[in-house]
Amino acid sequence: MAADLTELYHLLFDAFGPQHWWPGDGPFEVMVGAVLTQNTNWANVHRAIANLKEAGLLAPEALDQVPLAELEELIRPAGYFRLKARRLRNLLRLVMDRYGGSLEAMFSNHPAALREELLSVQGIGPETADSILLYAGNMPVFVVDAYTHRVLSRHGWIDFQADYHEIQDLFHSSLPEDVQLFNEYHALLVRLGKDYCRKRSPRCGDCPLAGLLPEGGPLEPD
DNA sequence: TGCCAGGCCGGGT
DNA sequence: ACCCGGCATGGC
Repeated sequence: MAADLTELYHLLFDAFGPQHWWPGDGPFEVMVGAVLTQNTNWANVHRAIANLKEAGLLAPEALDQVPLAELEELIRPAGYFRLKARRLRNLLRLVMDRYGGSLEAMFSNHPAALREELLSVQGIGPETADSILLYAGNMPVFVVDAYTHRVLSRHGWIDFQADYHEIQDLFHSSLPEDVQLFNEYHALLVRLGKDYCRKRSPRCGDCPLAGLLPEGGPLEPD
């Protein structure tokens, strides 16, 4: 690891400015969005959320009462809609049964304990759990995603084999425990990834991080 | 037009 | 312990 993650943050912020992720939609909408956006473009997720909002379903008690088939149709634009309908139901089971539908109660729990509970829900993995903790619960948990891995590994700052927790630990040990910083940092990495660090066709030429690339360009896995 | 998007699970080695 | 296919829609 040769890069300074604090310096990287300032580079990204100077290049892109604030990303305004999940500003004021409310924690429940953020939680729903975190599930719906799994491997899915946000524009599609936005349509699904608009459908739910129009139907008055963006509250735990309301969404919990919707028949599964109806829920599936409402979130269809987000893709994987049968899968995600079940995942939302699974998440609602935790919110309703353990916390009586109160997100305030839920986010009064300790981050590490709540994280374990979220991970025990079928369909909630590390990134979705951490997105909920950070963006809905305002807890200082860094969110790692495919872009984070791709950007860091192509620059030689981590191994290609580095797993989720290794990468998360790196951020946690290198940065102050600051919710706003974690919020903006993850969003900036996604922005960088979308614009310059795509899976197949990276555009390293115009990338704000071009000066940090290894000699010979971006690294690739064995 | 194929490729890609803010993953996760389950089954097979 | 990895590796891989399945899941689905919409934009460029």
